[in-house]
Amino acid sequence: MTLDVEQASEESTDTLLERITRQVPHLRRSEQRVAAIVLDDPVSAAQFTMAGLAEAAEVSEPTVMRFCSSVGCEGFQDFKIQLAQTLALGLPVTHSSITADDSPGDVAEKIFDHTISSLDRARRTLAPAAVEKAIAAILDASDILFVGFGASGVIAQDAQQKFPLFGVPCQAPEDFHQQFIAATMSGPRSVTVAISNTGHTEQTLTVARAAHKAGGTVISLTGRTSPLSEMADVPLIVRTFEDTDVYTPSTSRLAGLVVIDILATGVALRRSPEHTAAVRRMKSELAAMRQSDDTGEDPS
Amino acid sequence: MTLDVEQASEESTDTLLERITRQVPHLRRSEQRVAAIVLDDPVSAAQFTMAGLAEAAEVSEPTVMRFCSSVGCEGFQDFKIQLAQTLALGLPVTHSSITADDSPGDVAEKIFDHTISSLDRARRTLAPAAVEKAIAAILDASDILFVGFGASGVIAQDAQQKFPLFGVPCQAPEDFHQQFIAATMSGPRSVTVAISNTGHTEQTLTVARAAHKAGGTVISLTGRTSPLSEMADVPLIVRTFEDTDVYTPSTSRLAGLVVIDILATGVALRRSPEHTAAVRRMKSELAAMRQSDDTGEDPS
DNA sequence: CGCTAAGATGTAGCCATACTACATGGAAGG
DNA sequence: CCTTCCATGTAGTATGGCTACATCTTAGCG
Repeated sequence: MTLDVEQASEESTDTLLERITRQVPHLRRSEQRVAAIVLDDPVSAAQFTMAGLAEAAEVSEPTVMRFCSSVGCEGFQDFKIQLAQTLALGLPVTHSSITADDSPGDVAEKIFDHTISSLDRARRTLAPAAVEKAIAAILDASDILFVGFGASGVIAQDAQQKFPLFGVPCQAPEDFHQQFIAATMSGPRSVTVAISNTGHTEQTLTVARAAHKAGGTVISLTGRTSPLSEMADVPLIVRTFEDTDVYTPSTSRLAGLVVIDILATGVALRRSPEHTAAVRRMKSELAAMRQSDDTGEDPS
Repeated sequence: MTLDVEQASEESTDTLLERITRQVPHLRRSEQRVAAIVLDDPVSAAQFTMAGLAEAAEVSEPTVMRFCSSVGCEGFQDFKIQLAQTLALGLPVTHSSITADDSPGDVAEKIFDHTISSLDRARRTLAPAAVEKAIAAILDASDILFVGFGASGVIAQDAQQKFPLFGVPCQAPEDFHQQFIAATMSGPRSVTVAISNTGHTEQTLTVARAAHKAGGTVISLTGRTSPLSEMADVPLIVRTFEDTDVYTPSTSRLAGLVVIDILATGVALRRSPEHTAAVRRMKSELAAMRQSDDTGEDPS
């Protein structure tokens, strides 16, 4: 019992279904039957009443009750709410994979589900302390360099477009040599944001090391602990669900973009009121320009 | 009563809090008191029992009950579950805005919340029929052109990187003139995917019109009904929460990327088994290459 | 191989809480 | 001023979540 509570607090970063899956081997046999029913079809399990679930699993109600405690819930009501919340995010492909006979609608639904639950995981795993350090570093920066290749390059481009919020010159050259040159020319107050989901990309590492050697600060944005995050002054690690099969879309891009949003917003909030006012003015004039001319596009 | 049901089915695309907000004027006075309590602090409202909520709103229990029916719930239990589900997605900034005295952790939390609930909205509003038509069009394509400016340009770049899944040549030139040239050279089986959140961007419209005139098929990806979606052969409309203030991050980019994921996956699923096998081989060899060399980057 | 003890599971009963039928109070309209 | 209808509260009911206790299984040890 105390163990359950302990685990619940320790592993609150996980979603209910993950917790159940992990607990299954430690459960008693009849409780496993309950777990099987729930994991098999979580959506209809959420509709069940306690008696219904007990009947479906061919066990007694107190067993269902004990099952709830074992997976870290306060009781059946709490269990039902937590399950509903997990389902609201959609099931990650771990639980429902994409197959060839899915209709386009199904595919859309599943990809949205997977993306959302992946972002939920990212939300749970991103360390606030690291975010705070990153924002502090950028606030003190004279200029920012964003680097990344492939999908991570797209994130870098997006970050560069947010330079009005960052408030200092930002560059995100696509060419490796250009990146290297820019990194080498880092000053003591230059910040380099090195992006790579794997954290193993040789070129990105090279650029990050060059920036570091030149005396700049390196913020890394990776999907896990890796060489890049190890060498960075401020490592940002944001976990998503890995691509398990061919059709799993990569959600690390999305999570990366959200982190960039967070940094940009966090920095803008801490800048001077004049800067904030300028950003506000820019936004409203941009909107006005769009209304009249229809020539602008949405850089936000 | 029948009205409630009708509305519930009609407006099931909305989240519970939105529904409550919209219903407020049509509610009786004491029901409005309940609504006020719920909207004021939805998080702690979700903890309430029926009696507790009745006491907090200084009304009787049946009034709470009637309130639940009025906002399209089956009863109080259903209400509680729907509320919990809405909260699981996080509150969009409509309900909790970002202020200067938020800690970096708060900012991160709020931006994640806003992004996730925005994607949830996108999930609810994207028409499956349109997705199906878009996939069909791409399956029949000889080549694809992605166009967009600013944030939408980033989406175009990302889409271009997914060409292995699409299975036909894809281009996404950043330069307006290049885009125009490419569009003008569209053949009867060329597909142009024109991306603009506002759907008013003059350049994007110009390119889309050129592609259309040349005999190609135009798929639009916009945030609302607009000139671009009107002229497109296949309009994809994906709604998100608008940027209400300076610090609201734009979530249309994210939703756009997810739609691209959906198209790419939907198309890949319908391609020949040989094509699927080739993609699978590419993915595994890419992974192997990363493991050994550490030179690759994550294009997925 | 049997006995014992601990753990797993079911039974029975209680209490809370969601829900419903009905009554009362108040407001609007004639 | 009376009447009617609508809003709101009161009282009662039953379902469903939860708990104390009994029974059965199983494993460990003599």
